[in-house]
Amino acid sequence: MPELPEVETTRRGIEPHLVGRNINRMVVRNGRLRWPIPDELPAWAQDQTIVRVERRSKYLFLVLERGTVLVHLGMSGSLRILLDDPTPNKHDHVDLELDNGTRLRYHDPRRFGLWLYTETDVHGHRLIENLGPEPLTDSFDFDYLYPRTRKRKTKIKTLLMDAKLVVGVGNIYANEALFLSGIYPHKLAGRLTKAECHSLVSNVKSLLAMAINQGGTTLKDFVGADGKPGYFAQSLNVYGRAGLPCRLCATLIKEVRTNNRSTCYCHQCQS
DNA sequence: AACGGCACCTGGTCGC
DNA sequence: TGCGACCAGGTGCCGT
Repeated sequence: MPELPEVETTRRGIEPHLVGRNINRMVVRNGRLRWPIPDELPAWAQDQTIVRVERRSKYLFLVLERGTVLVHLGMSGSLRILLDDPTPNKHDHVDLELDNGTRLRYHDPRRFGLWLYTETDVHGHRLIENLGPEPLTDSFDFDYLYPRTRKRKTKIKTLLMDAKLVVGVGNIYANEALFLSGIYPHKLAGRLTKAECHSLVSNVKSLLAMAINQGGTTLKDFVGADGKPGYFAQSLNVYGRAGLPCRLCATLIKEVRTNNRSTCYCHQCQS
């Protein structure tokens, strides 16, 4: 579910409610996520103060006094701030009870997410250390991208979704960025022109920035920390629009499979 | 090293 | 109405 804009929307939503608060108790109802939640995590987190909330790639870091909790939302996860204690449903797997009576509740039907922790520098964590640059920083630019496409025989869409190249671009935004740049998703990365790489860098940045400003994309079940959906879905040009007319040329949008993921594109606008 | 495929899990939708 | 097949926003890991 959540790509970078949805995770950043979540971060912005929860941060003001968490920073400076003490964790009274961590309740794990079902710890069988992508990896099991460590048995000792609740006791370790208890009575620690939350210093700040960061995002790296699609991971959220709850920075505590003596280490960091890593949270990933997987395909179907969400985090909400609750002002009271409504009865949890069967997919509300984790609660962080804070010292002012509010709580952070983790909901994840498919349980592809994760809650792990480290007592050392989180950027050196094995899941984090080999990630590529953040797309919205200056470290992701033409001079970075272009040489990394040379001699690559993989499809540009596959490369764009590879977190070792650049983080945060999942299936929706890969489809959308390629449309904005007029690039056929199955074009081999090594065949991109310099102009196409310039365009792709530019469009990835503006696309993600706009999506964040709209509170992310809600196709089905994504909600921000306040429980409200994002509004970027109405701005999508190709994803979820197979069979509908292209907004630029009215040609019907096609849908094909790329490494078992759906790929939507305009045959006329993208080559 | 680079690349493609699979698994992990639940729930919604579609066709018969 | 019921049932099975298939699909879904991620990504680490495995085999080639």
